[in-house]
Amino acid sequence: MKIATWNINSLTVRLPQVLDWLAANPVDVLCLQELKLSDDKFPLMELAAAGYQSAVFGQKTYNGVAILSRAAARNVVKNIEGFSDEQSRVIAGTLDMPGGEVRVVNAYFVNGQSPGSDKFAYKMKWLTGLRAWLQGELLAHPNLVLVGDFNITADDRDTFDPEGLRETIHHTTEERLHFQALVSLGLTDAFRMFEQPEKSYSWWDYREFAFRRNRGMRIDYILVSDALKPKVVSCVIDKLPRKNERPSDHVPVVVDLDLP
DNA sequence: ATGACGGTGTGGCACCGA
Repeated sequence: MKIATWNINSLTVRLPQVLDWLAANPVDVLCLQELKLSDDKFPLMELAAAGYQSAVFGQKTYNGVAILSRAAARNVVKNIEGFSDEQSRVIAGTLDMPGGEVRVVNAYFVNGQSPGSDKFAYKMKWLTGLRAWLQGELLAHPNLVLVGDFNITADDRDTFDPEGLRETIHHTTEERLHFQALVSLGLTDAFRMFEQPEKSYSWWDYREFAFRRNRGMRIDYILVSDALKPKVVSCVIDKLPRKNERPSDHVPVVVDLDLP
């Protein structure tokens, strides 16, 4: 069973690239972030024609998340239960596989702008809310994956300039402690379960030829629960779509689980 | 460097992202 996550930075612009990518990478589940469109503008039909059902939590202009899957997700939850949020950042659903059910939580974490800002304070509250909710989700669903754009570099390996960017947004101790707190719930960064190339990133700025110079960050993650950890076969970042015309600034991350 | 690039909105630029 393959599950992918991809921040596509406007599904309106990137739908053809999503369809192309799915044709070349027929994953079971694709979690999207930053749809930047409302539910009524979501291309349900085009994706259904490609063989995917969609659970959608859209928002005009900003945010918006969706879970695409071969068979429709059930028990769909939008946003963090117990945390009031104006923004569409989380969608969760259960997928039934022959080998058992998997709870997929797809999240577009708050950016946070800069430490000390109101947006950073919102990020911290949001992270606390997410963790509290996930604690219960993990009890209810032992087979759980938390995927998405975390907007945090987990450690110094995950950024092109760990010294120069120390304690700046995505690199603060506070954010990294929140990442570790998620791990402490019983979640594992699937990418780091395997030997990986040095300087592996999932996002590169559009400016200053950042992709060509590999000045990026790994901020898109797939975290697996303890029950799923022994089933992880591989986890890779697919950099190819960053070479597309009009690419997203993020690329897909894919996990392969040994679940029939 | 209060920049760069790219997406969205009801725009002629501002705001946001990371």
